[in-house]
Amino acid sequence: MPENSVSKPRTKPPEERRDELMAAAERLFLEKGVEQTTIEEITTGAGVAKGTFYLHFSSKADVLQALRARFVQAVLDGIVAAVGGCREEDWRGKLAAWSTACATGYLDAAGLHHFAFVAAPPATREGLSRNILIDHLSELIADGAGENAWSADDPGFTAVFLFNALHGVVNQPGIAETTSARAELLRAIEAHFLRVLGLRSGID
Amino acid sequence: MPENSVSKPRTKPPEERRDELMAAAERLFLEKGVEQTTIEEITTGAGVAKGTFYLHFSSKADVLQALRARFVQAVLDGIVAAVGGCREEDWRGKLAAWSTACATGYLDAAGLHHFAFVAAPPATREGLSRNILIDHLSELIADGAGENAWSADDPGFTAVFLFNALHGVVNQPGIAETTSARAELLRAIEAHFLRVLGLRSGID
Amino acid sequence: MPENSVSKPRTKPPEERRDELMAAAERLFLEKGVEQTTIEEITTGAGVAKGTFYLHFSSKADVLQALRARFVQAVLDGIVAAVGGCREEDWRGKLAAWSTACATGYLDAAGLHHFAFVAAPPATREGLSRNILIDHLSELIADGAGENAWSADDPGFTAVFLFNALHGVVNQPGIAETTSARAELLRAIEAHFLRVLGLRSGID
Amino acid sequence: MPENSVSKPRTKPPEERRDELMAAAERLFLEKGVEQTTIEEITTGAGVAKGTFYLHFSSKADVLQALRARFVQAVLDGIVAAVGGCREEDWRGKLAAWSTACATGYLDAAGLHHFAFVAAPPATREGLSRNILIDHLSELIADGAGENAWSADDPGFTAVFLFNALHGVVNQPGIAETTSARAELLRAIEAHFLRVLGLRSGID
DNA sequence: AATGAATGAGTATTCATTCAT
DNA sequence: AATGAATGAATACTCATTCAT
Repeated sequence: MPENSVSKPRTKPPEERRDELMAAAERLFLEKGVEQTTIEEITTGAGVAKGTFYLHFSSKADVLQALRARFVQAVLDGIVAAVGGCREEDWRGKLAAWSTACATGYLDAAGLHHFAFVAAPPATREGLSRNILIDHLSELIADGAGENAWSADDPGFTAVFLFNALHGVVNQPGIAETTSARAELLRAIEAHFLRVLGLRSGID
Repeated sequence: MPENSVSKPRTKPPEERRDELMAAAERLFLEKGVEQTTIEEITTGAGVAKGTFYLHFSSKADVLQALRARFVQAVLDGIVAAVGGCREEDWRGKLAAWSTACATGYLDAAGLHHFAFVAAPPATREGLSRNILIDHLSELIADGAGENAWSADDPGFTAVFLFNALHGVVNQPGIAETTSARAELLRAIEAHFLRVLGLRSGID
Repeated sequence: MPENSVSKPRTKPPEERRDELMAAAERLFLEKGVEQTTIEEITTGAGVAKGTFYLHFSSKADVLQALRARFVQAVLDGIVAAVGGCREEDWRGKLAAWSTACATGYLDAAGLHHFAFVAAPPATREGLSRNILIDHLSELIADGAGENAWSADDPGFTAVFLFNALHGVVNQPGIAETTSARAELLRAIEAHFLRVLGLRSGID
Repeated sequence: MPENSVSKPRTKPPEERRDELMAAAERLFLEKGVEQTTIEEITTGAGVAKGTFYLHFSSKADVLQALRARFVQAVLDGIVAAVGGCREEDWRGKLAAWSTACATGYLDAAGLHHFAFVAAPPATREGLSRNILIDHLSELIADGAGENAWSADDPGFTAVFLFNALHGVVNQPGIAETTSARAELLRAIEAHFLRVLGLRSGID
């Protein structure tokens, strides 16, 4: 009974199904956040039944990590290519290439990086780019620039840049567990802050 | 029969109860994450009944935001005091004071800042301080330092610093919506990267 | 220390407090339904503290039943007065007066009857088949039958029949919003009452 | 080893599950009231897990309305069949058939009508003044009036009047418990219906 | 009489995961 | 490989009622 022998087969190569599920998950995670997305929405989005999800992933965290790995690898590939295009001895060029390629990879992912590394608490989506600490720092930078203590084209940008940098280094697990490690950390932060503003660090 | 003349009154001033609830919530959020903490655990931790929670907060998000506000304000107070201790014209000192006071505030809070701005997905706790992109950048910085292209006391630190800085500026909502804004963003990131390594940016 | 000797006394005569609570409850029950109204809303509406409610009523069902009793009594009073105004032998007039007075009482209560009889399941399961209004009507029908004013095999049945009919037509949302619609409604009810007792309506 | 070739499949056709859930809900609503019945009790009663309820209904109000719709439709079907059995010009017979069929439908439902119309506040506020049974009765009255079988100034009003009257008398606890009481009740309802339309009841 | 902080039992609803087909 | 009905643990939130002051 070859009634529908050419009907589209319900079964697809695993690779393809997996990709479709990841695509659906990525879109939903971006749209409404990881926490707010249900497995059922992912399978509906991918056009398969609920149970099919578990044929390819073991949990929501599993897709998330697959997405993460894919994203990071893609950015890294871009960086490697860009940096590789520089002359061997052009270190400044390499550094510039690194920053640009990394930022480009992020921007192209349009928000994917947000949940790639961090969870997205809607209420705090702006927490690291807009808060009273950043405002305060921004003002300080602008004031100093006004007094020619340093130059700063865009104090707001530099403030976000520095605040996140600080937040990141301070947030490393296990950092500053001893008094001396802490002192060293603070010294390093300070030196980097000064450098960003074009000042030599005190020790040099 | 003054058996219990100082017997603990079941009812306390609202202020005090609220603080106890916040303290219990903070401890639990730190210990097991915001998501993993139950309202009931908070009230049990504060030694009150479940319903009492709702006499002071409307939801878990509500306590979280109260905690956040308190933390940020405390850090800001420390910064203001530190910066205020500098001579009016000592801009370098002010900047150094800012970085140190802010970092100190964070470190003293012992992890509180983590959920203050970001949600804490256990699996990704290290996402922003340890990943292949940071490793790659760290290596690049170390290599360049080895070739005297720049100096870097601690390439790993600088890599985390720069990676988070980049992540932060790139993650600003609405940034880089136009082509020119994007170009400008990339240029600014590059310039800041170069400065951190002690290089003049190309334009200067 | 007569600091505020003329300040309004917190305590009022029980009667008055009770009335205020009933008034608040009635308003809220009408506005948002019995089920949807909380004790706290009632006390807030009456301008007293939560605990005060329990000084006057034992539960929400208790106020409801007090409201019910008051409403039914008021309607009955109106009926008795109206019927009493008829000549002793004017049975048709008495029946017409009964229907009009009862309907008027209902309409004036503007929806109160809805929850007075309907919206309280267990306690009122018998509300529409056994109450003092039905008893009164039943008696009137029996008396009239005894005087051969009309025939009624089962006055109790007919009373329940008529009472429910009246309740139903009067309870139609939006009915009797204008004066003329109201007059027309009363006329129609009266005519139907007379017909049920086998009397020609006045107009015919 | 055909030990259980007819083993009960855990999964059943949706239709069947839905019916089982409705049956359990109906029984419980009747036994202890809508308000007092828990979703969990319904699922336990239907022999399924709690979550299964939400596969078929969105809330308790949802089952209630499904029950209501089913009940009303069943009564209407009975009425249509009964009325359809009358000769075209036998208006008195049609009206009598209507009252008897409707009352019978109600009595057979043994209390279901109570919560079908009464015990469900918001959505059913109009239940007793606007439903398909009333519409059907209204049409019958209008048609009969058009044929001069009786006079009716406002068929819609009379329909609401009669429907509520019938609903009330039928809803009396303990009524029609014996076959003869039931016959007597039906006879009385019919007689009152005829009287309202100005017809002499058959017996007289 | 009045207060209002505290209580905690009671329940609806969600959703990841399983498994028989 | 795929399905989707069924599961049931997990939890936030409400609100009537109490009681120490």
